[in-house]
Amino acid sequence: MLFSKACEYGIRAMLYLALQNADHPIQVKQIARDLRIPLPFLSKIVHTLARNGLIESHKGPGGGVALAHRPTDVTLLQVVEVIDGLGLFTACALGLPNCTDDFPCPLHEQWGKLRAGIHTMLAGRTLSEVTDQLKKRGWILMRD
Amino acid sequence: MLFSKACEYGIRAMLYLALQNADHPIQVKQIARDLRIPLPFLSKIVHTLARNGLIESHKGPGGGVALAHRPTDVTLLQVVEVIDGLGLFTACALGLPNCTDDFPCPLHEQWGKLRAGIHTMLAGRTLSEVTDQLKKRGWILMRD
DNA sequence: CTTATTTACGACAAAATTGTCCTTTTTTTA
DNA sequence: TAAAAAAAGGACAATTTTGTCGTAAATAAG
Repeated sequence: MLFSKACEYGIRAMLYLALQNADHPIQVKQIARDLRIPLPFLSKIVHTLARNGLIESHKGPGGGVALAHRPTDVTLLQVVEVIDGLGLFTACALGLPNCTDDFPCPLHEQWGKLRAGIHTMLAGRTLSEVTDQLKKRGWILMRD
Repeated sequence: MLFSKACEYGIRAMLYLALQNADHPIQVKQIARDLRIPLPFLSKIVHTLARNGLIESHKGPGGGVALAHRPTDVTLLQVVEVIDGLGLFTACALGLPNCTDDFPCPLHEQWGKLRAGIHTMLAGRTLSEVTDQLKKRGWILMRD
């Protein structure tokens, strides 16, 4: 699996919020229900995103969560970085800790290129670019 | 992480055997020692590779394991397939079970291309191609 | 100010992965 | 035939990831 479950859920929740384009907070409960994600698990993930400045949360009646920035200003990479970290883009494909450009493992060069492609895909796509594309074509965020 | 630990270990063990180019079986104990992999864990992985026809094992004194085919005939993809399966190349990046070409998730198209790149990297490299490259340049299989 | 609502947060449970230990089976060699 | 060597395989422990539950804290509304 490319991303952890937590990361998959986090990306989907961020895209959900970007699609809502609401001027009021959305309840985590609603996101969890619509995306079929276990509420307590999603709560933790959302909290992580909030601690790292990608989400604003508001307690109390009428509260909920909202994107902390405009969807045009947030890339998928930022979401991945907060939840899974950047290990995917720095670690050796074979798990060799001393694999470097000068002393490369068997897959170093090829994997480096592909890894860069993934990085570009994530860093070059803002939430709004993704949701624009979603609205034009058939789209899925929810399962089943 | 791109591959599971078991898969990383499996690839390294296969490359180790290809590098040895021995006409007699190599003990799993020796591989585990040289590659700094826990012996019982590697034993299981090697056993899986044996059950799937990538490795031949011989019990008893003078026994051990050996590649079941010439290194020119085995690709990295075959090793990955046996241990991690092909989920990486079929599963949706966001874990959506109903994501298809006709009804794609937000990352479907881009991830499809990158995924194909990874597939090509693994399917197009035989063990001998990798070890040839290893011998020409500085190489690592062992950690620390 | 009280109450209801909603996130924050910590403790805990289940499952998967990774790692360890020990016994059994097979096979070679003495 | 006996003994030793080596993989096979099962039981178990540790760790990480994923998922669950309950309580505390904050805030809006009446």
